[in-house]
Amino acid sequence: MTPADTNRDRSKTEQKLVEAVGRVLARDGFERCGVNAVAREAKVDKVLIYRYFAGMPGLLKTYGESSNFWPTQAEILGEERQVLRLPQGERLEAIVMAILEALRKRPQTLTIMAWELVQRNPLTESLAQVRESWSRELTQEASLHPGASPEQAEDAVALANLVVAGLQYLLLRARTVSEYGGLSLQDDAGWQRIRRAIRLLGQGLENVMPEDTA
Amino acid sequence: MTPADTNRDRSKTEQKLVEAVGRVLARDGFERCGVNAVAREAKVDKVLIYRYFAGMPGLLKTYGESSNFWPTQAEILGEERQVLRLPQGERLEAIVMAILEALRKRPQTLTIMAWELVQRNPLTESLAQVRESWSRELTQEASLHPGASPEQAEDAVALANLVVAGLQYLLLRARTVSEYGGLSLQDDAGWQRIRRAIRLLGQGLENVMPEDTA
DNA sequence: TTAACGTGTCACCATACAGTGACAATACGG
DNA sequence: CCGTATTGTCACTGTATGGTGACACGTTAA
Repeated sequence: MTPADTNRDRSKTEQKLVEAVGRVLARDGFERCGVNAVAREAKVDKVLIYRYFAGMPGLLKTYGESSNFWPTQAEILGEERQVLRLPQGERLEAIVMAILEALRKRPQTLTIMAWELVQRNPLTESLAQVRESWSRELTQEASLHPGASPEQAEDAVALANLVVAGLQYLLLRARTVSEYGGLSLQDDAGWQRIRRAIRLLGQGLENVMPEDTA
Repeated sequence: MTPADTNRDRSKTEQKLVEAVGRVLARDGFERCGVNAVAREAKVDKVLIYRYFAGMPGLLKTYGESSNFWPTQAEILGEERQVLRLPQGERLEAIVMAILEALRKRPQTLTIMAWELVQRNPLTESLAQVRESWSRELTQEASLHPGASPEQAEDAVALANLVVAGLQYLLLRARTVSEYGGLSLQDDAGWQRIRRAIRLLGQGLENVMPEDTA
């Protein structure tokens, strides 16, 4: 009657390990997410990481594929893509704000994005690829091509991406620091200000690049 | 005649250590920047880190204070603050671009900024404080208050900060990844596109918030 | 000359880590 | 029933780390 009762279940063990990765990652960060720590967290022997996942990189990879790190198109554009029918400025604002909210809901994604900036590994690598294709699709869907010149359209896309990049940066900073450039990152008031800034951007774009139907 | 010839020089040893921190940081990143590694790099016994700096945190702190991590106001605004005399849109563009260039010149600052997003420590802490006061000063100097309402002025400042945040994020990403949202981060063409995006922003702001003198 | 101090060297401890080999316990197929 | 493969446990190596105590060398002042 040893404590090996119902333990003999490989898939269950694998799942335990994958979930443990998530917890360790969220609690202690990427740095402390090694074979020993994960095995401890999962209450499982570390050798099984080597057997079932061929080591930590493999485990990280399957973890990355298992969870829903990145928002879907539906989450950003709405189930029926209502957002796309908005006029250009409001559309930009809505999309950017949706991205912001989607990311705020995913602390683990943020953790990994932060680590992406510091070191490469299988997980950050694959996540980067996913995001690239994701953003390409989204840009196409959102189709910020007004009646203006194609160069201006390109610039507008670049500007939108730049702002999204800024949002991501602020989200990352918010995890450890309370303000940035006078913007408060902890309370809702700060994020409201950011929202207004984005609205201002939308208005500015409307003026410089009037929509063809307008 | 032991190899203790001219080695007995505390200040020189301290300097060696501080410089070694910079090299290790740039080459191996923050993660590998421990007592052993730095001592090895400096060809100095690690115990001296404890004696002279009371441990690694102290050494990191003095390193942070020693180097010119952050650009000066002059570097951004020009020696005679010519930039301030530009019309609002161009002013914004010029300042943001100057910040971009100043940061591109400081790879070590970028490394540390990346680590700031991942973990706190004395170095990142003090650097964050420096940057906050720096950005406050700069915002005041640049004085983006047009004839529009004070709320809009606030929003404009927030938007500018958001864009700067985006630039910083792209700079950090450029170190490990070649593109972001379709923006190429390696060649100059990509950065040109970003520049045009910023110009577009400046134009947009001009329209929404006309200057009082205009 | 001698005693105290600053500087640097060395050996050592405890700890944590990644990774591996040997073995016990259980399940499964013949 | 027995043999084999799977699952899990355990003990171990080697290496790296942060940190400390003891000592050797050189300088300086009494």
